[in-house]
Amino acid sequence: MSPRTAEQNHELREESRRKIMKHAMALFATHGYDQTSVRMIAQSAGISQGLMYNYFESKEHLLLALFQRSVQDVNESFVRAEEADDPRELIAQLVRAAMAVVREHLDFWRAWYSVRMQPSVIAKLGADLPVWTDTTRQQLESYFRSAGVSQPAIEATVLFAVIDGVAQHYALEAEHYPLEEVVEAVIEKYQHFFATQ
Amino acid sequence: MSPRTAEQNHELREESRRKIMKHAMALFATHGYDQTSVRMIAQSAGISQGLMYNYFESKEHLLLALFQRSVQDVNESFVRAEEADDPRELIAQLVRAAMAVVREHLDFWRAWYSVRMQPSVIAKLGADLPVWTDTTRQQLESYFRSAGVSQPAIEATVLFAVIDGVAQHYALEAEHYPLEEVVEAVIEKYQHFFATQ
Amino acid sequence: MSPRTAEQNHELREESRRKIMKHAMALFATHGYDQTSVRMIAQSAGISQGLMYNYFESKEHLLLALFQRSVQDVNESFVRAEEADDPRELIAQLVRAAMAVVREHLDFWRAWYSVRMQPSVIAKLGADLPVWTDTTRQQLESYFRSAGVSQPAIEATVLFAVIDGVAQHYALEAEHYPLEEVVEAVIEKYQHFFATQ
Amino acid sequence: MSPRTAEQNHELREESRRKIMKHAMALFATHGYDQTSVRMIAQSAGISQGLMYNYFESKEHLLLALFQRSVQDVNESFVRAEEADDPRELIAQLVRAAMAVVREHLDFWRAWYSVRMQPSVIAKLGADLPVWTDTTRQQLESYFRSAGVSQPAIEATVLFAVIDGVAQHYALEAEHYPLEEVVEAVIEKYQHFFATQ
DNA sequence: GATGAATGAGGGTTCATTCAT
DNA sequence: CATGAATGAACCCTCATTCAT
Repeated sequence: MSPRTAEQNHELREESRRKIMKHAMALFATHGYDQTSVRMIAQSAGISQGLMYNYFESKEHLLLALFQRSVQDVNESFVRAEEADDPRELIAQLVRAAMAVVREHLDFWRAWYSVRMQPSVIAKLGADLPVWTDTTRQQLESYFRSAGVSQPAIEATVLFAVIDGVAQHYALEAEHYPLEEVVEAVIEKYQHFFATQ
Repeated sequence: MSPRTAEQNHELREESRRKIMKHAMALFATHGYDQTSVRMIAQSAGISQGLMYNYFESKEHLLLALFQRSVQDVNESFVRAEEADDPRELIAQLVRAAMAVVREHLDFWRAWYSVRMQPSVIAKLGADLPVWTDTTRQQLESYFRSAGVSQPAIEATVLFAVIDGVAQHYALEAEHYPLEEVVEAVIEKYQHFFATQ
Repeated sequence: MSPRTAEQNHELREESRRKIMKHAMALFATHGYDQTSVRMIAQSAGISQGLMYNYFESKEHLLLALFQRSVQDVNESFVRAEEADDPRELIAQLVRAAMAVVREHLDFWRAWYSVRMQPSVIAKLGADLPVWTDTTRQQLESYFRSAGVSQPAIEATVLFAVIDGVAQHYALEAEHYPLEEVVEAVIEKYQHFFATQ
Repeated sequence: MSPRTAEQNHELREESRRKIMKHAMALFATHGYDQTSVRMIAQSAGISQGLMYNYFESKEHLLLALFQRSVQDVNESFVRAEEADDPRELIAQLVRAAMAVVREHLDFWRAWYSVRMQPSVIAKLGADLPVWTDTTRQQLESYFRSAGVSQPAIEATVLFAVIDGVAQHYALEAEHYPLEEVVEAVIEKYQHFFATQ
């Protein structure tokens, strides 16, 4: 009756999806979204060009799927840090968690940074993505507010910029970047800050 | 027909070059490098497509010219800050100078950030560009070293990341970004840092 | 598993064939042959794409099967008119029969008209189809000849054109077309013609 | 100053436009719109694929341009017939004029008939085209009304169907079709009709 | 008998670039 | 110095068709 069992088909599909997403992410990370053609993705993944369109409506939808999954992963990773009482400790954990996330999803961040400045691409990714950064910033703000810092919104913006700056520089030259030391130096700076607050 | 002097010709050429570069920069900043076509540039500048190739070898060389000129401008703007004796004052001036530069050359930074994560593009821009950021970082490092900071290289990397992070977030949403307050908050953090050093 | 008889199997096949043909005809009639994809047909018929190839060698063979069956139907419908002695009555019956056929097989005629002007498609349908119209015309010719009309071949060609013209205009806007009145007006014109012959 | 004179450019453009339209019309007439690829047109016209898009926004706009020009030509040809006082003479002239038009613009009519049953194509051609046939029919109606015929709308519809039917059959097999005789037979039928009216 | 994942050729279209004038 | 007509490679995507199961 059935040619393949539903399970077999599901596995087949999942494997292909994964393969496409994996190679696409790597290529987007390496060459940027625009400079990566569907041909390149198919070739890298060892499939035909047409197959991509069995799984994703378009190249842009593929990018969106990639981002949605990664944003989810990233958010989940982030949540684990929110458990310190001391603000100094909280900041330290946040920064370390953020950097661990970047380390873990390096390709995502590279792809993300390569696309972030392209409004025409971002616009088509739907309303979810842009909101994402705001959410992160607001979360940081709530931490600073709980810690009694005087300008929580500004402080959140600063910390977000620091994390993002370090992350992007690390994404640009991961092999040579002294991430550990940079992270600790950042954290130390916040220790001083809270000490004199 | 009209016997123009060599100088007049040169000036005319420079004027045309500048016009093309100006419009190209604006378009790259707004749409990103890949999403900006040569046709768009020519149309915006009010010239024919072919003429662009009279002044620039290719679209990429145009981008390179844009960046070279801007990097020069940026470096010049930077130099003005190096005149304080007190390290705290120096940092403050540096950060403020950096942000003034970003404000002044907003289009350049947007274009730069849109292209920075695309190695395939960067590679063709020649060896000059990549070096640029290193130079900046080294300059910062020398400041920290003069100030007797213990890890000057790391501190330079951190400060660079901070400035770059703020700059990029500002480039992304210039109208809404509280640049003033962020800058002052960053500076204040360094005051604490030096105070306890 | 279930030991179906050969006859049951045959019936099942025929049923599936009919289902596919029915939905294909409707889609061809609505969108035209080229603009109807195999996917659309499969989806409309509620089957998999692959299954179509179990019943028809190709999309073109499906079209051919459609036409062959319809031509047969149409011819059968036509035959019923050939029973009047008076030429005037015969013409009237012929025209009415033709229009009844068009009404009854509207989708076929729409599909047919959408494809008739595409020699590249027609060519692949085999030699049967083109002959069909000739047959019809010859039959008309024999009627006129029996009626003693002076130029039976030309008259057959004219009547065929009239019928085909009306049929196509009706196919194009069935809801608004005054088919009844048009048919009667055509018939009346032939009454005059025979009256003065 | 100017590389080519404006006139030279204009001529160059006109020649290319004409060349493209000519070959496109021939191919659309021969293979139908869908079965004619832009590649085929370019190859037939001896130009690059890209050039077509210098003159027409899309393949569909090319078709539209073709039709607009032809409809204009056809309408102009039609007007010349409207000068007889006797209704019988008028009909005769109309039919003959219509057939002359078809003869003269055979490729247009073939292309037109190949596309007429495809709503998806027609829809994109804008609102002008569908109106066209209505206009023709209304004009015929006004003739019949002036002639005092009892059902002018119906008679117009009939005559339109006759003309269209003959035209299409002629378009299908121009070489073998006895157009002259058919036209005269049609006209004669209308002579009888008016004689007994 | 039936599925649907997979293919690959070809579709329409864009775009950086060239070159005759 | 300047034009813009012309090119051709590459782009994203669709589709009829195949085949392992």
